[in-house]
Amino acid sequence: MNKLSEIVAKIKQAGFKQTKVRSALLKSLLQTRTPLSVPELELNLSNQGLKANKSTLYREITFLKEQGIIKEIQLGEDKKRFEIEGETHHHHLVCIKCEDILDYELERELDEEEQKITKNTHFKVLNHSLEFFGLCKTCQQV
Amino acid sequence: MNKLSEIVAKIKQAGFKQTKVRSALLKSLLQTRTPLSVPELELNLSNQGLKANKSTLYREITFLKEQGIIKEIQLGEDKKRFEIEGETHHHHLVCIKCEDILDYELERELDEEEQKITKNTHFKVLNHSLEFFGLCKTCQQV
DNA sequence: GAGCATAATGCAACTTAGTTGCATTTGTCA
DNA sequence: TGACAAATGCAACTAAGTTGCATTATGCTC
Repeated sequence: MNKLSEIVAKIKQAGFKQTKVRSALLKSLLQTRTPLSVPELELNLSNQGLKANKSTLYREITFLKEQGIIKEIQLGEDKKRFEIEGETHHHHLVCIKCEDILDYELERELDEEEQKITKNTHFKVLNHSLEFFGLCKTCQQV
Repeated sequence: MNKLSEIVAKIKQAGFKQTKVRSALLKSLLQTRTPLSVPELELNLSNQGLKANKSTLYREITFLKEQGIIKEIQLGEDKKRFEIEGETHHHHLVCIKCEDILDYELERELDEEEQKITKNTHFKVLNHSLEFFGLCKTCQQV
Protein backbone atom coordinates (compact mmCIF):
# COMPACT_ATOMS: atom_id res chain seq x y z
CA MET A 1 0.00 0.00 0.00
CA ASN A 2 3.05 2.28 -0.12
CA LYS A 3 3.60 4.89 -2.77
CA LEU A 4 6.11 2.85 -4.80
CA SER A 5 3.73 -0.03 -5.37
CA GLU A 6 0.96 2.37 -6.34
CA ILE A 7 3.21 4.00 -8.93
CA VAL A 8 4.40 0.66 -10.28
CA ALA A 9 0.79 -0.51 -10.53
CA LYS A 10 -0.06 2.61 -12.53
CA ILE A 11 2.86 1.97 -14.86
CA LYS A 12 1.84 -1.65 -15.43
CA GLN A 13 -1.74 -0.63 -16.06
CA ALA A 14 -0.45 1.62 -18.83
CA GLY A 15 1.26 -1.39 -20.44
CA PHE A 16 4.83 -0.84 -19.30
CA LYS A 17 7.17 -3.05 -17.35
CA GLN A 18 8.60 -3.12 -13.90
CA THR A 19 12.38 -3.14 -14.08
CA LYS A 20 15.27 -2.85 -11.64
CA VAL A 21 16.36 0.56 -12.86
CA ARG A 22 12.82 1.91 -12.86
CA SER A 23 12.13 0.74 -9.32
CA ALA A 24 15.47 1.95 -8.03
CA LEU A 25 14.97 5.40 -9.56
CA LEU A 26 11.53 5.69 -8.06
CA LYS A 27 12.80 4.55 -4.67
CA SER A 28 15.54 7.19 -4.76
CA LEU A 29 13.10 9.89 -5.74
CA LEU A 30 10.58 8.84 -3.11
CA GLN A 31 13.13 8.78 -0.31
CA THR A 32 15.01 12.00 -1.02
CA ARG A 33 14.18 15.27 0.68
CA THR A 34 15.55 17.36 -2.23
CA PRO A 35 15.07 17.10 -6.00
CA LEU A 36 17.77 15.00 -7.69
CA SER A 37 19.70 15.36 -10.95
CA VAL A 38 20.46 12.46 -13.28
CA PRO A 39 24.14 12.34 -12.25
CA GLU A 40 23.04 12.20 -8.62
CA LEU A 41 20.58 9.42 -9.36
CA GLU A 42 23.29 7.53 -11.21
CA LEU A 43 25.51 7.78 -8.13
CA ASN A 44 22.66 6.68 -5.87
CA LEU A 45 22.02 3.54 -7.87
CA SER A 46 25.71 2.87 -8.20
CA ASN A 47 26.07 2.98 -4.41
CA GLN A 48 23.38 0.33 -4.21
CA GLY A 49 25.39 -1.78 -6.62
CA LEU A 50 23.21 -1.05 -9.62
CA LYS A 51 25.30 0.27 -12.48
CA ALA A 52 22.89 1.64 -15.06
CA ASN A 53 23.93 3.14 -18.36
CA LYS A 54 23.28 6.84 -18.64
CA SER A 55 21.20 6.50 -21.82
CA THR A 56 18.94 4.24 -19.82
CA LEU A 57 18.70 6.77 -17.03
CA TYR A 58 17.87 9.68 -19.32
CA ARG A 59 15.33 7.58 -21.23
CA GLU A 60 13.80 6.45 -17.98
CA ILE A 61 13.53 10.01 -16.69
CA THR A 62 11.86 11.03 -19.95
CA PHE A 63 9.44 8.14 -19.56
CA LEU A 64 8.55 9.03 -15.96
CA LYS A 65 7.98 12.64 -17.00
CA GLU A 66 5.68 11.55 -19.83
CA GLN A 67 3.73 9.40 -17.39
CA GLY A 68 3.26 12.40 -15.12
CA ILE A 69 5.06 10.62 -12.29
CA ILE A 70 7.93 13.03 -11.93
CA LYS A 71 8.41 16.71 -12.55
CA GLU A 72 11.40 18.58 -13.93
CA ILE A 73 12.78 21.64 -12.19
CA GLN A 74 15.51 24.11 -13.02
CA LEU A 75 17.33 25.88 -10.24
CA GLY A 76 19.70 28.03 -12.27
CA GLU A 77 22.21 25.21 -12.51
CA ASP A 78 23.70 23.58 -15.58
CA LYS A 79 21.56 20.50 -15.09
CA LYS A 80 17.95 19.67 -14.41
CA ARG A 81 16.50 18.18 -11.25
CA PHE A 82 13.57 15.87 -10.80
CA GLU A 83 11.07 15.18 -8.06
CA ILE A 84 8.00 13.04 -7.58
CA GLU A 85 4.94 14.89 -8.84
CA GLY A 86 2.96 15.48 -5.66
CA GLU A 87 -0.63 16.38 -5.01
CA THR A 88 0.25 19.84 -3.76
CA HIS A 89 1.99 22.54 -5.75
CA HIS A 90 5.12 23.83 -4.07
CA HIS A 91 8.14 25.98 -4.71
CA HIS A 92 11.77 25.79 -3.60
CA LEU A 93 13.99 27.74 -1.26
CA VAL A 94 17.54 27.32 -2.51
CA CYS A 95 20.41 28.18 -0.17
CA ILE A 96 23.14 29.85 -2.20
CA LYS A 97 25.75 28.83 0.35
CA CYS A 98 25.20 25.20 1.30
CA GLU A 99 23.01 24.51 -1.73
CA ASP A 100 20.33 22.83 0.33
CA ILE A 101 16.86 22.90 -1.16
CA LEU A 102 13.69 23.24 0.89
CA ASP A 103 10.11 22.90 -0.24
CA TYR A 104 7.72 25.76 0.38
CA GLU A 105 4.02 26.16 -0.24
CA LEU A 106 2.88 29.69 -0.95
CA GLU A 107 0.07 31.02 1.20
CA ARG A 108 -1.40 32.64 -1.88
CA GLU A 109 -0.72 30.92 -5.19
CA LEU A 110 -0.29 32.88 -8.41
CA ASP A 111 -3.62 32.14 -10.12
CA GLU A 112 -4.80 35.69 -9.67
CA GLU A 113 -1.63 37.05 -11.26
CA GLU A 114 -1.98 34.62 -14.13
CA GLN A 115 -5.48 35.83 -14.84
CA LYS A 116 -4.20 39.40 -14.83
CA ILE A 117 -1.52 38.46 -17.33
CA THR A 118 -4.10 37.02 -19.70
CA LYS A 119 -6.24 40.12 -19.27
CA ASN A 120 -3.35 42.50 -19.85
CA THR A 121 -1.43 40.75 -22.60
CA HIS A 122 -3.60 37.94 -24.05
CA PHE A 123 -0.80 35.50 -23.20
CA LYS A 124 -2.36 32.28 -21.92
CA VAL A 125 -0.40 31.04 -18.91
CA LEU A 126 -0.26 27.25 -18.59
CA ASN A 127 2.23 26.98 -15.75
CA HIS A 128 5.01 28.82 -14.01
CA SER A 129 8.26 28.25 -12.22
CA LEU A 130 9.05 30.15 -9.07
CA GLU A 131 12.12 29.55 -6.96
CA PHE A 132 13.57 31.60 -4.13
CA PHE A 133 17.28 32.02 -3.55
CA GLY A 134 18.87 33.09 -0.30
CA LEU A 135 20.36 31.81 2.94
CA CYS A 136 18.97 28.97 5.01
CA LYS A 137 18.68 29.26 8.78
CA THR A 138 22.03 27.58 9.42
CA CYS A 139 24.02 29.52 6.84
CA GLN A 140 22.81 32.88 8.13
CA GLN A 141 24.49 32.27 11.46
CA VAL A 142 28.04 32.03 10.13
CA MET B 1 24.33 60.18 -23.93
CA ASN B 2 23.02 56.76 -24.99
CA LYS B 3 23.02 53.72 -22.76
CA LEU B 4 26.04 52.07 -24.38
CA SER B 5 28.36 54.99 -23.71
CA GLU B 6 27.13 55.19 -20.14
CA ILE B 7 27.90 51.54 -19.59
CA VAL B 8 31.31 51.81 -21.21
CA ALA B 9 32.09 54.83 -19.05
CA LYS B 10 31.17 52.86 -15.94
CA ILE B 11 33.45 50.01 -17.04
CA LYS B 12 36.36 52.36 -17.66
CA GLN B 13 35.84 54.01 -14.34
CA ALA B 14 36.21 50.61 -12.72
CA GLY B 15 39.61 50.21 -14.42
CA PHE B 16 38.66 47.97 -17.33
CA LYS B 17 39.05 48.44 -21.03
CA GLN B 18 36.81 49.12 -23.96
CA THR B 19 37.19 46.38 -26.54
CA LYS B 20 35.52 45.37 -29.78
CA VAL B 21 33.95 42.23 -28.34
CA ARG B 22 32.73 44.00 -25.22
CA SER B 23 31.09 46.80 -27.17
CA ALA B 24 29.53 44.43 -29.69
CA LEU B 25 28.09 42.23 -26.94
CA LEU B 26 26.61 45.23 -25.16
CA LYS B 27 25.17 46.53 -28.42
CA SER B 28 23.51 43.18 -29.11
CA LEU B 29 22.09 43.01 -25.62
CA LEU B 30 20.86 46.59 -25.73
CA GLN B 31 19.12 46.15 -29.07
CA THR B 32 17.43 42.81 -28.56
CA ARG B 33 13.86 42.43 -27.39
CA THR B 34 14.48 39.01 -25.85
CA PRO B 35 17.25 37.69 -23.59
CA LEU B 36 20.10 36.08 -25.53
CA SER B 37 22.22 32.99 -24.98
CA VAL B 38 25.97 32.85 -25.59
CA PRO B 39 25.58 30.81 -28.80
CA GLU B 40 23.10 33.42 -30.05
CA LEU B 41 25.44 36.25 -29.16
CA GLU B 42 28.26 34.45 -30.95
CA LEU B 43 26.10 34.24 -34.07
CA ASN B 44 25.12 37.89 -33.79
CA LEU B 45 28.72 39.05 -33.68
CA SER B 46 29.68 36.65 -36.42
CA ASN B 47 26.99 38.14 -38.66
CA GLN B 48 28.57 41.53 -38.08
CA GLY B 49 31.90 40.08 -39.16
CA LEU B 50 33.28 39.81 -35.66
CA LYS B 51 34.48 36.25 -35.00
CA ALA B 52 35.13 35.99 -31.29
CA ASN B 53 36.39 32.89 -29.56
CA LYS B 54 33.87 31.27 -27.24
CA SER B 55 36.18 31.40 -24.22
CA THR B 56 36.30 35.13 -24.73
CA LEU B 57 32.53 35.30 -24.91
CA TYR B 58 31.97 33.27 -21.77
CA ARG B 59 34.62 35.24 -19.90
CA GLU B 60 33.09 38.48 -21.09
CA ILE B 61 29.63 37.40 -19.96
CA THR B 62 31.04 36.49 -16.56
CA PHE B 63 32.68 39.89 -16.37
CA LEU B 64 29.50 41.77 -17.27
CA LYS B 65 27.60 39.79 -14.67
CA GLU B 66 30.18 40.64 -12.01
CA GLN B 67 29.90 44.29 -12.92
CA GLY B 68 26.15 44.13 -12.46
CA ILE B 69 25.59 45.16 -16.06
CA ILE B 70 23.80 42.04 -17.19
CA LYS B 71 21.62 39.47 -15.51
CA GLU B 72 21.43 35.72 -16.01
CA ILE B 73 18.13 33.97 -16.54
CA GLN B 74 17.14 30.33 -16.88
CA LEU B 75 14.07 29.42 -18.86
CA GLY B 76 14.14 25.65 -18.45
CA GLU B 77 16.46 25.26 -21.41
CA ASP B 78 19.86 23.62 -21.57
CA LYS B 79 21.56 26.99 -21.73
CA LYS B 80 21.44 30.30 -19.90
CA ARG B 81 20.21 33.61 -21.27
CA PHE B 82 21.35 37.11 -20.50
CA GLU B 83 19.79 40.53 -20.51
CA ILE B 84 20.78 44.05 -19.58
CA GLU B 85 20.10 44.65 -15.90
CA GLY B 86 17.36 47.25 -15.98
CA GLU B 87 15.99 49.62 -13.40
CA THR B 88 12.72 47.78 -13.12
CA HIS B 89 12.29 44.20 -12.01
CA HIS B 90 10.41 42.08 -14.52
CA HIS B 91 9.53 38.50 -15.32
CA HIS B 92 9.13 36.56 -18.57
CA LEU B 93 6.26 35.06 -20.48
CA VAL B 94 7.68 32.17 -22.49
CA CYS B 95 5.63 30.78 -25.37
CA ILE B 96 6.06 27.01 -25.43
CA LYS B 97 5.19 26.88 -29.12
CA CYS B 98 7.05 29.67 -30.92
CA GLU B 99 9.52 30.14 -28.05
CA ASP B 100 9.08 33.89 -28.06
CA ILE B 101 9.85 35.62 -24.77
CA LEU B 102 7.95 38.65 -23.51
CA ASP B 103 8.75 40.84 -20.55
CA TYR B 104 6.11 41.30 -17.89
CA GLU B 105 5.99 43.44 -14.77
CA LEU B 106 3.89 42.05 -11.95
CA GLU B 107 1.23 44.33 -10.54
CA ARG B 108 2.15 43.09 -7.08
CA GLU B 109 5.73 41.98 -6.55
CA LEU B 110 6.61 39.14 -4.20
CA ASP B 111 8.10 41.10 -1.29
CA GLU B 112 5.19 40.27 0.93
CA GLU B 113 5.55 36.56 0.21
CA GLU B 114 9.27 36.77 0.87
CA GLN B 115 8.65 38.29 4.28
CA LYS B 116 6.23 35.50 5.05
CA ILE B 117 8.84 32.93 4.08
CA THR B 118 11.33 34.44 6.49
CA LYS B 119 8.70 34.53 9.22
CA ASN B 120 7.60 30.94 8.60
CA THR B 121 10.92 29.22 7.93
CA HIS B 122 13.77 31.58 8.93
CA PHE B 123 15.11 31.26 5.37
CA LYS B 124 16.38 34.66 4.27
CA VAL B 125 15.27 35.33 0.68
CA LEU B 126 17.74 37.39 -1.35
CA ASN B 127 16.11 37.06 -4.76
CA HIS B 128 13.79 34.92 -6.78
CA SER B 129 13.16 33.74 -10.30
CA LEU B 130 9.66 33.64 -11.68
CA GLU B 131 8.82 32.75 -15.24
CA PHE B 132 5.49 31.98 -16.84
CA PHE B 133 5.05 29.36 -19.57
CA GLY B 134 2.13 29.21 -21.96
CA LEU B 135 0.87 30.35 -25.33
CA CYS B 136 1.36 33.79 -26.81
CA LYS B 137 -1.51 35.61 -28.50
CA THR B 138 -0.53 34.41 -31.98
CA CYS B 139 0.02 30.78 -31.09
CA GLN B 140 -3.35 30.46 -29.37
CA GLN B 141 -5.13 31.12 -32.64
CA VAL B 142 -3.77 28.13 -34.53
C1' DG C 1 54.36 59.09 -29.83
C1' DA C 2 57.06 55.27 -27.08
C1' DG C 3 57.03 52.28 -23.32
C1' DC C 4 54.81 49.74 -19.91
C1' DA C 5 51.50 47.22 -17.04
C1' DT C 6 47.60 44.71 -17.21
C1' DA C 7 43.34 43.55 -19.29
C1' DA C 8 41.63 40.96 -23.06
C1' DT C 9 42.05 37.38 -26.52
C1' DG C 10 42.81 32.99 -29.02
C1' DC C 11 43.79 28.37 -29.01
C1' DA C 12 43.51 23.73 -27.77
C1' DA C 13 42.27 20.46 -24.81
C1' DC C 14 39.03 19.38 -21.55
C1' DT C 15 34.53 18.45 -18.68
C1' DT C 16 29.75 17.54 -18.10
C1' DA C 17 24.86 17.06 -19.48
C1' DG C 18 22.26 15.09 -22.59
C1' DT C 19 21.06 12.40 -27.26
C1' DT C 20 20.76 8.73 -30.88
C1' DG C 21 20.93 4.38 -33.68
C1' DC C 22 21.33 -0.17 -33.31
C1' DA C 23 21.89 -4.70 -31.59
C1' DT C 24 20.76 -7.43 -27.48
C1' DT C 25 18.29 -8.64 -23.32
C1' DT C 26 14.40 -8.89 -20.17
C1' DG C 27 9.55 -8.76 -18.48
C1' DT C 28 4.87 -9.97 -19.17
C1' DC C 29 1.09 -12.43 -20.74
C1' DA C 30 -1.26 -15.91 -23.36
C1' DT D 1 7.45 -21.86 -22.66
C1' DG D 2 7.46 -18.86 -26.50
C1' DA D 3 6.62 -14.50 -28.61
C1' DC D 4 6.51 -9.62 -28.72
C1' DA D 5 7.32 -5.20 -27.04
C1' DA D 6 9.61 -2.77 -23.72
C1' DA D 7 13.98 -1.92 -21.67
C1' DT D 8 19.01 -1.89 -21.78
C1' DG D 9 23.93 -1.28 -23.07
C1' DC D 10 27.21 0.42 -26.00
C1' DA D 11 29.59 3.64 -28.63
C1' DA D 12 29.74 7.62 -30.87
C1' DC D 13 27.94 11.97 -30.89
C1' DT D 14 26.33 17.13 -29.80
C1' DA D 15 26.32 21.36 -27.24
C1' DA D 16 27.31 24.30 -23.31
C1' DG D 17 30.66 25.74 -20.63
C1' DT D 18 35.75 25.79 -18.45
C1' DT D 19 40.86 26.22 -17.99
C1' DG D 20 45.94 27.06 -18.61
C1' DC D 21 48.96 29.32 -21.18
C1' DA D 22 51.05 32.10 -24.59
C1' DT D 23 50.04 36.28 -27.26
C1' DT D 24 47.92 40.77 -28.32
C1' DA D 25 45.57 45.09 -27.52
C1' DT D 26 44.25 49.05 -24.55
C1' DG D 27 44.99 52.95 -21.94
C1' DC D 28 47.90 55.42 -18.96
C1' DT D 29 52.26 58.08 -18.12
C1' DC D 30 56.15 60.40 -19.54
